[in-house]
Amino acid sequence: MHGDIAPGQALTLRGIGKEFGVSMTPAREAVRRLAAEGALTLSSSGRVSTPELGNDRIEELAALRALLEVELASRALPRAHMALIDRLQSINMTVAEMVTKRDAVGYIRANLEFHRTLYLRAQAPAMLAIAETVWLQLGPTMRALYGRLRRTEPPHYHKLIIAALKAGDEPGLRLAVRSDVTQGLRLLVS
Amino acid sequence: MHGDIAPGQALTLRGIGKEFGVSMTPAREAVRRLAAEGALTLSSSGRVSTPELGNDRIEELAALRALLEVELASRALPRAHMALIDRLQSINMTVAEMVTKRDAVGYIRANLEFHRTLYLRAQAPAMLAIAETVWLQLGPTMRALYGRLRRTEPPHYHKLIIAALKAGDEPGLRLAVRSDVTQGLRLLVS
DNA sequence: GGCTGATATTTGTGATCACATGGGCGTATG
DNA sequence: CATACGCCCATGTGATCACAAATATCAGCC
Repeated sequence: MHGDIAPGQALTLRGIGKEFGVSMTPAREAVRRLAAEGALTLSSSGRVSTPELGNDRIEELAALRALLEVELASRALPRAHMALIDRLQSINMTVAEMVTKRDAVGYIRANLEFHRTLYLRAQAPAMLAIAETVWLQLGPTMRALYGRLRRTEPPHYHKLIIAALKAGDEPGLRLAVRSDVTQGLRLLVS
Repeated sequence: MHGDIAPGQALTLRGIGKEFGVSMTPAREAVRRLAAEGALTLSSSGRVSTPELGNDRIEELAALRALLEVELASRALPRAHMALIDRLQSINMTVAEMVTKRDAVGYIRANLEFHRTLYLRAQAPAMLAIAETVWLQLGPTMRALYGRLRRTEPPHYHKLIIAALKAGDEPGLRLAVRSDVTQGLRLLVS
């Protein structure tokens, strides 16, 4: 999810097991679960690797993010009090810090934490879980993107999200979230 | 997904293995995968059972169905030709037949086939996969619903969906799909 | 030197086993 | 008669093994 592993990276059950000090059996179960969520690809012969996404798949996953996260943000809006907004601003400073440090994995992690913190207020666990599986599928690819483009400014739309939350502006919030989610992935489509 | 198993039904790895003539290992992998998709619940001690959904969870999953399936239908609309509409009408006759036969599992199966046939035209495999995991989570509960209410008429909104497809009426299609998806599950909320 | 073939190693699959834990059920007691 | 206690069996977990298939490696040949 955080882009620690590059797209197309091959993994082996024995290797995973050794890495975590367990036998093949727990490694297999973990791999099967992640494969079920689309986070890993199983070849026809059962080999395991992180997915390499084509443009059409990236666009589809971006559309899914927009669909789900706009709804989650909208549901979180009525419950968003000052304490939440403060936390979001704090996380956003971490995001900015990661940008200046050129830390791709740290950036993705902080960025997703920003979104998750907001969506947790939506009281919609199934919807949040599905959004997280989408993040999981995009993880390796997002790393490849943020590793390429060398940005220096923190995400602009996060400020718009916070502003819309403060103002209780639902249409503005929907637009800001949709823009934030779409923006990064639009650049990825080659 | 088709409601063959009642909500809260307990399952055992050895029992599943025996049922399909395999050992515990493949049964475990299947269970873990289904649990990852939310189709099965693992208790804290690892016991396996089908989920018993509360009202809030049912409403959330219904909202997810509406969100996803309206989008899928909208994407399928431009690609929906006469051959597809004919197939949908044919499947709809099967749905009506299952209603008169009071066959709950057959009804759910035919109903989902109706929706899947339409959404396949959307060329959005990730979105369809997620919609199917939602169906999976609702399977046992839907069976409990359709087993309770004794309906005699086939679903009205299916005809509206087909009519909107024929007319190329996108707003009408979105409304019809949303109504069809929401209607059944609204009755379930006690 | 490049390509084709055989061999060897890696890798996933399914089965079986020992073990710990939790649940179910019967009994005894208040 | 209800409740709490304790025992036993059922159940999930993780490890290991044998096997088959796919992949990688290397030698030989054109």
